[in-house]
Amino acid sequence: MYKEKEDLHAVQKDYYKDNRKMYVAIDCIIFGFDSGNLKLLLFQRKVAPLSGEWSLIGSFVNLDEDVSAAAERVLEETTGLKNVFMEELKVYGAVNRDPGYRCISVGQYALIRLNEYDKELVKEHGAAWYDVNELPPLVLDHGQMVKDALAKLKQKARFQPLGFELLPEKFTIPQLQSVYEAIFQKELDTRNFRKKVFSHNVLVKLDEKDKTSSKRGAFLYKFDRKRYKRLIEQGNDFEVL
Amino acid sequence: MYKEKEDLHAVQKDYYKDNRKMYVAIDCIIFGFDSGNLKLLLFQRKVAPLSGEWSLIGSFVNLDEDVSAAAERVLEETTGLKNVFMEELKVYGAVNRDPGYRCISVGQYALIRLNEYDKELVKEHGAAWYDVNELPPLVLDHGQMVKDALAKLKQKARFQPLGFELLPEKFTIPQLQSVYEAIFQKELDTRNFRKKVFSHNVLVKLDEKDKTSSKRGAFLYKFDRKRYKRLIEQGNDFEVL
DNA sequence: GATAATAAATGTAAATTATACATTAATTTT
DNA sequence: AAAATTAATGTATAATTTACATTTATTATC
Repeated sequence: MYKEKEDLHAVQKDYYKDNRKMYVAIDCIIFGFDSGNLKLLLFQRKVAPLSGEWSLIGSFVNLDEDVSAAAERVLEETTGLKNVFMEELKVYGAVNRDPGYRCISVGQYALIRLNEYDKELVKEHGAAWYDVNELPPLVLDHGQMVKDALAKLKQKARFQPLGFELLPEKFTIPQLQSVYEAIFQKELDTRNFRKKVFSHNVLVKLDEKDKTSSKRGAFLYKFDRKRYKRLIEQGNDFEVL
Repeated sequence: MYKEKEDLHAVQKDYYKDNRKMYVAIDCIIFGFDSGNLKLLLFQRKVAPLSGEWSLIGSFVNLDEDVSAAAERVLEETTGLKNVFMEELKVYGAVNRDPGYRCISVGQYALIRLNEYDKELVKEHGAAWYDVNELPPLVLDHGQMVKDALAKLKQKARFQPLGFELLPEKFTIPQLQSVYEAIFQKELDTRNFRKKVFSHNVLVKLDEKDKTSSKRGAFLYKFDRKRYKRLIEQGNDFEVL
């Protein structure tokens, strides 16, 4: 267990003496993508006040745990997933954001592939996927967190290849377009979209088709992270719009 | 003084019982601009360990204080400035980032006008302006904070009008170009730069010249926040590059 | 008071990128 | 064999970006 190193600070004990410690939590804004829509994984709050209400999943940060590690822990506990895209959104630090103890929370948004997460675990947690356009009211400032996360996603996706994080490793171009249409809330032109994504030279065409959504079938592609790395090293962005 | 509301949580005391409270601090990355260079305001650390070393200015967040309010407080205490551009950078939450107590810090970067701050106050605090390209070693993870802040500034300045925050209310176009050259670390073409900034229609030309840097003198301009607001409401960005 | 010196201000042509838009291709079902 | 369905593709026009050199206003100097 983590132990404070009192000695180091012995000299200026007074500086620290008044108790300004507080709880630090993380809350996960977990996005998925399915049949044309962005989805959000919601949980039923287990502790009073507001027990039973819909909420993001979160946790206190332990004293012997990095803030980012706490977020990764929670994500794994609830979805079974490690090493997925997760990034800090922002700090929610208002004094009265939690009606109980003083507690700040670091919002962390994650993008996951709906074909990869552990459905048993999610069921055990009594969690459910909601369309981001049809969310129930959320506890505390969680509604604001979701709003902020959606805005950030929209922003970031313009220049970073976030769309791929929401699709299976193998995906079709129509699927990719659909993800971006959901993120940007805007219809995109097929021909211009294809031109643009291909122009970056980071997609690898496979010798395989997905026939789940058409008779003709659409070719599957993979995102090539090495080529993407080269792209940004040359000072370019991955633009979609 | 802030008082925990124990009653509300009485039922699940056990959930909170193990002490996971920690210190929450903010650290200010305060940028200025002078004679072609970005400057950073640095302080000499007052508490052990590392007392006397160069450091960002920071503070613990009080229990009855919003996180953002703590940052505003510190900025005002050290520079006398209120209502200047300040934004969250990110959370520094590694377990061992501070060799003393467990303490996470929220980096907050500010852009200030060097003609406006309170020089007496800064002197009292034993602070000094350093060129961002000639920084001394900084304590803890403060060097990383500065690096991150510079990267974020570079990113954000591409689409948000941050350059103006570093100049006096009245400025010349050559000064503005110089700010952006410092932010982007790149020389810009005079004619193309002017074309671009004027194209957004957010600069008001004054009937006044600044003759401090040329015989001919350069016209002064003001940034028109109302027109900028209109610009973004129409879904446009303020692009400079 | 003419000349030199200095930084400010301006325009244009070529290249690149973005936009708008309609048809053909592959496959399965009937 | 025909119909139905989604995937895939190209081109012309408009808009934007880039590269680049000269003139202008003013002060200092001779």
